[in-house]
Amino acid sequence: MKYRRIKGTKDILPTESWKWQFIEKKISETLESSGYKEIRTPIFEVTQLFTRGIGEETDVVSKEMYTFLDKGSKSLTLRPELTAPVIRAYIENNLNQINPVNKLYYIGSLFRQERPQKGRLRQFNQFGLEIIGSPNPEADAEVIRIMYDLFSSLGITDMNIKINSIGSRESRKDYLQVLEKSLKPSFNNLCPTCQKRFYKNILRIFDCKNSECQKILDEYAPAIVDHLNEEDTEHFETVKKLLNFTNTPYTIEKKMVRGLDYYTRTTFEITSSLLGSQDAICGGGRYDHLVEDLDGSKTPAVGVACGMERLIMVLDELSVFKETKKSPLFCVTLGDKAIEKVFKLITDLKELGIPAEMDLMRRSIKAQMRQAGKNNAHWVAIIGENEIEKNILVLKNMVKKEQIEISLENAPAEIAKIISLK
RNA sequence: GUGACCAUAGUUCAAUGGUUAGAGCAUCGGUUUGUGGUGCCGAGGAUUUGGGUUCAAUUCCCAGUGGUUACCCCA
Repeated sequence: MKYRRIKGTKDILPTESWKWQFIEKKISETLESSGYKEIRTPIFEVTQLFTRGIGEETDVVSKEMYTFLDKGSKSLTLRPELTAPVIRAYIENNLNQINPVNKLYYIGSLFRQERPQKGRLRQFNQFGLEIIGSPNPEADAEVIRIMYDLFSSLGITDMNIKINSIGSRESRKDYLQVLEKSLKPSFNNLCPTCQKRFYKNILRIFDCKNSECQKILDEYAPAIVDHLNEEDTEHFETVKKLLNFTNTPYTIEKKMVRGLDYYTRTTFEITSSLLGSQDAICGGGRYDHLVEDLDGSKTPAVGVACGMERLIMVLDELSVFKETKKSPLFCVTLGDKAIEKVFKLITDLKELGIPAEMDLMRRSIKAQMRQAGKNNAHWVAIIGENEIEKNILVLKNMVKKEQIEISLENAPAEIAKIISLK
């Protein structure tokens, strides 16, 4: 009987929506000024795009997707992330033919069926950017630095940038064998999930929070950065050099591997202590094989995604948001005849570029004035029977508490003049 | 999926095994005649659902639902 929102979803009410507008504007301005262009893709895709793109074994794919059959029994999925759809669009629209390197950004809703908690919803929003086509470390560094700059310009100070390299697929293959060998003797001491990981996706053991497993890792597991081949090492060194050169603070997290299978070489995330246990505000990395995995031509790429809800939480915590109240001129009406006049008046005013609104409740003048005050209106126009008789209107400055009479004849232009003088 | 905590008005929070379940804020109205913010006065509005214990349950017990949070994993 009573409709309520779906678990894990959120209504963004007028008390909050302005924050979203503010941040979205900031994001697009910042990214556009670095040469990124927006891309918007559909909210759903064929399921296979994600199973192939993200990896069947990942948690996202194996237990968190909203998958359903359409009327033609085709399996579709609400997008749980945006890199795969962007790459699909890149391939499908032959963007590589238009430009050897494509710098794209997106802002949109994603869907994952997880248990909601602080900083985690089932429908949530991310913005992100992708550099598709460049194999070079400056692309990696740029992505990291852009996020750093964006967050800094928003007033975030205590950021922690963690970077790591998990190597190309080639050097990782060798490393995984080394890792397997090093952990094998301790296999029985690993937690049950890690024992499973040992066979399915051994790299994920690094994600385990079990202290026993961590101890084993610290003691026996070689770090992946120490087992990179020459090219990977050089790539990573250059990324670090570029970050150093631009005074971008970072720490190397040798144990950071990421949850999506497509990553290669550089991975990174930025965390904030202002968030709860979900402290990653953005995360990303290089994915040199995703395009070909999705049947495109072999194309290197690097990207990052940022959780908007988490970003807004941090900014709220830092009291970054300041509401700038700019309210339209409020028109008070008294009597039926006034309504016609006022309706025409606000139409004309808006045509002249003057924001204006009229009372819609036909309440007493007092109530309408109160409404205007609550709206924070700087100007109020009053038209009642007396005014119509005299062919005028009353224009009141709510701040100075002064009011003047204006002839109805030329009212819109007259008001426009007075208001813009202020 | 597992655990913990929570559920009283629009909201934040009180109270109670037994008559009309209170308050702040918010909303609406009044404070003389057609003028907002502060003050004063007033009004509307609530015990999550189902079962059980009891003469009697909003209160105690069980279950459901919902919320928050942690784990897993991620942004």
